[in-house]
Amino acid sequence: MDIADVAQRAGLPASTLRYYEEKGLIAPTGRHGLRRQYDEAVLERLALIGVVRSAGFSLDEIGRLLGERGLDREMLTARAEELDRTITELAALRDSLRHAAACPAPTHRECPSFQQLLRAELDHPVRTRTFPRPAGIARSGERRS
Amino acid sequence: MDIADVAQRAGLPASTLRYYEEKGLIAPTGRHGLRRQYDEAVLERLALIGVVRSAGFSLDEIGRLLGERGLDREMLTARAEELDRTITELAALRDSLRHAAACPAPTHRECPSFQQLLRAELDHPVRTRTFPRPAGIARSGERRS
DNA sequence: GTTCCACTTCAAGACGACTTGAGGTCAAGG
DNA sequence: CCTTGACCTCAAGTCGTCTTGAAGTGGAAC
Repeated sequence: MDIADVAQRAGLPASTLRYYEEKGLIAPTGRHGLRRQYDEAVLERLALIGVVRSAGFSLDEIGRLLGERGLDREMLTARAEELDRTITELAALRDSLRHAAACPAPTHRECPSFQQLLRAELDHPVRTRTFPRPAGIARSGERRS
Repeated sequence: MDIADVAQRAGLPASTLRYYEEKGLIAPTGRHGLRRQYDEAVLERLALIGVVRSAGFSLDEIGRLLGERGLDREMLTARAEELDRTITELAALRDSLRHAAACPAPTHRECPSFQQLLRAELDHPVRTRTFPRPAGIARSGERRS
């Protein structure tokens, strides 16, 4: 397969595939002239990358995770535990947001449960984890007609 | 209070406070010469910002969220629902990671449940949400002796 | 054998949230 | 009055994940 085929089937722009190669995450089976050639296996690899990425691994970490000796199970376990903590935090946050949204007090200053949340934040700030948003997948350019 | 006092009490570097001001999220009560002066209220404001930030709002969104007319409850509700979806996804992911870590198959290719996960990713890639990691809070410079 | 155009490389740009550095200001203490 | 140094501003740099653009290459169709 040419890179455009992989791009289409994986739903990723070719530029991303080149970038992943540069980072050592994927590799073409060879070249046809200049052109990278791939077989089906790369699709599975990309799927795997997609999954662990959505679990919060950075590309560098994924490089280590998928190192020579197969999947690093320790990293997986560690990340699972991290996810557990994250999930707990997010659930609490979600409840607080709902409560704040429903609270009839005209300003958040008058809502006792929100007060408590703020006090907790004042005591030991979170700041250890951020959750950026989707960013809307601005896909464009470099497309096979 | 001088900015260094706020910084210390909020656990944020002064540069961040200036940046938040530039983004319209906080404001000093006035100036003493050049120096920004703050009262206690800014600490509560910063705590609020910290909370909603950890719930996934970007600084720009926080600007809108905390607009003139108080907290925007619609935004809060929408974000709570988003968090719900996120939590569900993360929980599934966590289970998959645990399973993959525990799976005795020598390579992930031979683990049926991981296979299924990959197939799902192949069919409809996630790619709609990423979860960057802590980044280690590289705090330094600009400190009161 | 010439043309076409999907591919190639490499450098630079984009975005969000800050940080860093150079050079300047000014209130307070000696 | 002079020095000190915490503060100030503004421009530029950083980090991760890509995207974009310019300029070049070469397989395949004609």
